[in-house]
Amino acid sequence: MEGTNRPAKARRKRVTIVDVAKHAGVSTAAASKVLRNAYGASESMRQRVQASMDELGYRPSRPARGMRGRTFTLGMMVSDIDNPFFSILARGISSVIRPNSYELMITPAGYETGSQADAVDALIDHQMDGLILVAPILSEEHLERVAREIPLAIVGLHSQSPSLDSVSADDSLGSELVVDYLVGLGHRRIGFVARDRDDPDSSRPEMVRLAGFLDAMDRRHLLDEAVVVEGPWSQEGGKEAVRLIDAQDRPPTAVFAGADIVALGMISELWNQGRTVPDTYSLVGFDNSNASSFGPIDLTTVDQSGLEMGQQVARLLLERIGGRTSAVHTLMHPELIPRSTTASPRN
Amino acid sequence: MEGTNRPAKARRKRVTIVDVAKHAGVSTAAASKVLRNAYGASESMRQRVQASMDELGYRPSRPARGMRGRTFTLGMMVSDIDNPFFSILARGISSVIRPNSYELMITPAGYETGSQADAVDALIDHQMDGLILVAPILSEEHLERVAREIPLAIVGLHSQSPSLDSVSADDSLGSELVVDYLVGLGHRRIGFVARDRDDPDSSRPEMVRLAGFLDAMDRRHLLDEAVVVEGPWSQEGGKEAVRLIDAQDRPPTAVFAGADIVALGMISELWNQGRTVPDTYSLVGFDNSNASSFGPIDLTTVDQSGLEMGQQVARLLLERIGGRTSAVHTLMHPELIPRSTTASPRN
DNA sequence: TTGAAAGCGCTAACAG
DNA sequence: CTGTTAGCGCTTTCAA
Repeated sequence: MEGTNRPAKARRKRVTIVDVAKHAGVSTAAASKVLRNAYGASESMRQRVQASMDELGYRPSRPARGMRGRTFTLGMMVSDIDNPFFSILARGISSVIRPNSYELMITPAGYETGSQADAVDALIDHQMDGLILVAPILSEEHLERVAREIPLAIVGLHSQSPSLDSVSADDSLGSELVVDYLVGLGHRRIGFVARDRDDPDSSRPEMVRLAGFLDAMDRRHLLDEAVVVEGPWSQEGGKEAVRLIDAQDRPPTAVFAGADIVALGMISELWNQGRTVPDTYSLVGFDNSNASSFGPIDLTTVDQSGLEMGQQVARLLLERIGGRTSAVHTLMHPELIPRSTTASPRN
Repeated sequence: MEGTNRPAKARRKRVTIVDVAKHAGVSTAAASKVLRNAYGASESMRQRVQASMDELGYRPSRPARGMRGRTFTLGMMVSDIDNPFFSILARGISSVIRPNSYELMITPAGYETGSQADAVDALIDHQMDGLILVAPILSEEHLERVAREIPLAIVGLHSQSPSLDSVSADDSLGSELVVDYLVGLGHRRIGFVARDRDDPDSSRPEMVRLAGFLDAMDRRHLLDEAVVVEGPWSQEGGKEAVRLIDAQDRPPTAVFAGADIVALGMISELWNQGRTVPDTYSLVGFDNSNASSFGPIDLTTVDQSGLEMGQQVARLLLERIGGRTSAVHTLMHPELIPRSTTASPRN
């Protein structure tokens, strides 16, 4: 069989660095130097080799480069590609790395620790030059271990680790902005939808937002007026939150949903019951997702600029690949976007 | 500098196939055979090597594999990761390839022919074993050229090419379902929002939907009642469509928007004007996107099962990598999802 | 400044 | 059934 049949498809042999070197009449080592803009090549040689590369349409093989040096490719792990925020993030990252001739490879890793760990391993196996993990569900310890193997930057976790870089929104400040705004409107009794009050991992944005909310309420001597309910951060969770808020003895006049998706679920549920916002209570989200200002939906929310966060994390990772060993942890300033789901309380 | 400093980070040396072979007391060739489940290894050796791999935590280097054989990685090109349909597609693909120990790498390529071509090149440079392109904005000719270099499957284009596989919804049937449904409701004058009536590329779903619409109307002797307006397939385009429909001498009693995004833009615009659907006219979308049934939005639309399409395209690509050289073009049956934006005409 | 040559981790002949 | 060996395309010493 093997001997008689041709391969399924006779693919054109690729142009290699050897072809380029031959064409330019230099050694492969020289061609390699030109390719990498490395030190030790005369201007004339540089030009000659460059010309050959262009003429032959040479494109270096990433795997081959990866075996000795860099692949010039960064890996990005996200839980699920279906998230508008990730998309904007990716755009920000690309805008920074493309000019440095880096590529971005994205892998969706699901919402479980196990599948995320596998995805990270796969990225490492592909010899990525560096990794960006978006809101990873991995322990600090696991992240440290990964950082020992490969330059690492994370987005959306308030890390203090000395071995990796991080970029996240100042969620605490975000919560404070919301409380300020609602109190300014005249609200005193304010609800918060927490994802998990007792999550041991205090670095997760969910927890920082909750802590920030409680702090802000405390600072205004309104801690007694803080109504915290618990539900998953999903549309479903929003529906549940509506029920939990309704079940309160003294329901709040405003609710800070913790995330847009929750607020949207709440709006949806309220609508189904023939109730509207802000007539039922004022409602605030967090994320400024696309859906938060679409058609009849016009949700007051907090914006964390995904574009800037993407650009920043890309810069950090490139620096780290470049040799920086100290850690940089950046907090980006969020901004309150007042829209029509908030108003002064009725009574 | 170079000589005195250690590398930025001393990364642990990876376990290689040589280590495994040494540990198991066999040759690297034998270890490789076990790794690849290749023919010619006794059961006892297989077990011994497998045990060593597990014990040492061996993970093969993809680049190294890619240099000689396969990388066991498929590349997926999408225009923008922020598209719910792509996400579902990716899930479908993963569910099929994971059990075959393949990985998926996604790269966002933008909406321009140039940037998409670059992205495809990058994927090829990474030695992917095969490529899945989602609704590529590339000429038939370009696709043929790519297919000559690498196993190729595309989603969302009605291709007839002999050198690549394709999966798409039967958009023509989808349009027919919509016309049937609307006519059944009593509508005769029906509008359609086309993306570009004169696009020369008749394989694009936009064109197939338009042609299918006109065919279906013709078959019912209603061609004179077909009102085709033109606008980009975006929310903005939806707003424009509302104006164009309003400008008609005899406005239609129902509008088939061609895509959910357009229908949603129309709903949004109508709402802003204080008008509602289906009171103004019945409205139908296409895609059954998440947003089509969210909160107060409850759009009649056509569903193309992204999950099944993903599974199918993955199967096709694996087959092709496996050696199939004939082309397979699959049309998936779409389904009409009646919701509350459609009703019988008033007059 | 340039080139020769070794080797990255793996697979694929080919011998034994 | 098993092992030896020669590369894949690139980078990197190390000499010239």
